[in-house]
Amino acid sequence: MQLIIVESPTKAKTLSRFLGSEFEVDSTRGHIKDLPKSILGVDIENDFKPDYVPVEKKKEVIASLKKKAKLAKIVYIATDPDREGEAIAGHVAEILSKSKLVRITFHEITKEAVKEAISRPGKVNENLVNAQISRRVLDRLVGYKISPLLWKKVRRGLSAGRVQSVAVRLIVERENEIKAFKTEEYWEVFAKFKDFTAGLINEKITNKVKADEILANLEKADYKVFDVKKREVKSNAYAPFTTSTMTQAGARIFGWSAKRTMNVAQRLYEEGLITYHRTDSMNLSIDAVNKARNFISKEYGQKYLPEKALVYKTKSKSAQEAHEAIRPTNIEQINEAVGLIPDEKKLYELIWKRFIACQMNPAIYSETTIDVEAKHKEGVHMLRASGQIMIFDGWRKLFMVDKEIIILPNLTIGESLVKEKVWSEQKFTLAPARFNEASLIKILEKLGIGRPSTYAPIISTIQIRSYVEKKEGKFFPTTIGFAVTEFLVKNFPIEMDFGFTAEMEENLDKIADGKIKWVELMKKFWKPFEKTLKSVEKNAERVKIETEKLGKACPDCKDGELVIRVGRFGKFISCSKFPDCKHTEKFLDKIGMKCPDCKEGDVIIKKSKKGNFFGCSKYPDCKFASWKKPIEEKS
DNA sequence: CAGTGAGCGAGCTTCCGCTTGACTT
Repeated sequence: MQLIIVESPTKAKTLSRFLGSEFEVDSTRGHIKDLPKSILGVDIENDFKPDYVPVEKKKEVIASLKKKAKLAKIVYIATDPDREGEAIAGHVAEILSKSKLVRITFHEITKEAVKEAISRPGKVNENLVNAQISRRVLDRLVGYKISPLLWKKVRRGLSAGRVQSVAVRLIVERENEIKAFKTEEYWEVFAKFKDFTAGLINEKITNKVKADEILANLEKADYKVFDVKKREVKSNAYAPFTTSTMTQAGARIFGWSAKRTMNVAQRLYEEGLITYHRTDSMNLSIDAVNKARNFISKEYGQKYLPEKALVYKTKSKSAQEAHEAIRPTNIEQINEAVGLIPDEKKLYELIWKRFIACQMNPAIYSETTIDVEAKHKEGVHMLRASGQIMIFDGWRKLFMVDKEIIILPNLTIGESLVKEKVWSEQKFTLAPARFNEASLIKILEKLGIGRPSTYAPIISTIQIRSYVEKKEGKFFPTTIGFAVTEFLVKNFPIEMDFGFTAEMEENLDKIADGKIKWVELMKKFWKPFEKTLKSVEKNAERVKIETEKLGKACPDCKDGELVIRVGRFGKFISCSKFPDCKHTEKFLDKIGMKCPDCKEGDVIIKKSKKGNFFGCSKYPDCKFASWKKPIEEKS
């Protein structure tokens, strides 16, 4: 018997199905060794030697792998072909310590790819493993050295990290921009002609006086067609899904959280309907693309099929490309996928459409722009109208949009026009939008911060720690979020920089290529970092956390004022005179529903170490609690 | 899945990334 070890149990199942009985396939289910949770686990004095220990929950997996390896003639370690996968391969090699160990990698789960991989056996790539060690040790040092400073200087239980702290910083700085934003008035001016409407261009109008002046001019002006431009505009299909774009689409189209989209995708993956859902790659297997092309020409016709297969390249530099893009494993299964619950069906169809569309021809629009000259005694104003007509739907056949169609008349340059009416509209510039889950993931990916497996967890972490809260889908920083970010940006500008991760990735690549030694990188990072840690520990003042005033007097001492504070369990109301006055009240985050148990209290959102849950405002009299939102009772 | 803040000073908190499982609907 020959043993193949992969990371995912589903992948193992798929492989064993087509490999035949001389192969057994087992999985590590992720990392099997990691730094210990309760101590630093890095010997800084001794060249940053990491103490990788078996992961507590993986004891059984490790035992099973050992047992199977003992029976095997040869063991192929086929963990993912990326940095983390190589580290896992190294850890597997350590626990098995067997002579018949071979490292193989493949990018596609097909019999041919695996056979080919087996035909070119290799060894664990130590440089790549060292790159993982660097990443892991650096994250551990940043996280486990800065967090205790926060306990000391801000409040117990807080956390800092290369990823989460920068994510919070993005939200905090956006909020500051919104606060500082001064809305500006501006005016738009329009003229209506027989078959179309044109808007004033090239002039900035900031007040009504100016707008009225222009209107007066336009009333008396002579109009003629100044220019007509027609051109064809192509609109290319969307690239196939990655984790990032799939969670963004889930949010935009279904209104789902990243967690929900990922949970549904996990089930689709386990049911064998889609390829792996934690990926940053846009690669597609040749076989899958050919099947899509056949389908397109058969189902929609030749004119929808590009001459050659379309290839998509990942823009992100930090992409690891260990997997394919997210696509259906078998495109024939559309609508036939039996037993799918509604969520699964919705996401599956979206993935299916996105994949087929990505191999279809662009949609083509005919775009017309008409410039109109308005001449009057004092001068000239220019107006413009533009219209678009779809002349070929292409991939849009699958993704129709309800676009307002503006059809412009056929006009010739120099032709004079008669205006029917002119008018103006007052507008205001808008502050930048707050982040939602989709836009946060998008910018994190752009900055190279976080990985496909962590986007959804990051969003949970920053909320569980009470750094930010989500209201109507938008992220708002809390007073704690503001205070911690200010403290970190001031004291750890290097680690909090938006480019810190990108720079780290560049160095990790050099380690992987054997160009620099990982211990040297650590030393270079550690020296100034250690100095900063010491200085902050000694010099930084304890941070005062702002409170939100409620504008009501404290009913106990009558002297203080009620304020909202953010504690370990979320918001609560207390007296501004604390600690002199110990008055507290519950902060009720009502969701507008009566408690299903006692029927008296309100259902409120509560916070625990594990995340938000739903409880009753009458607690402790009523003990109602639930992770899921209770269902509205029909009376 | 449940009582917060300060400081007292027991014993504790904390990172990122890879993977599911155990819950519930």
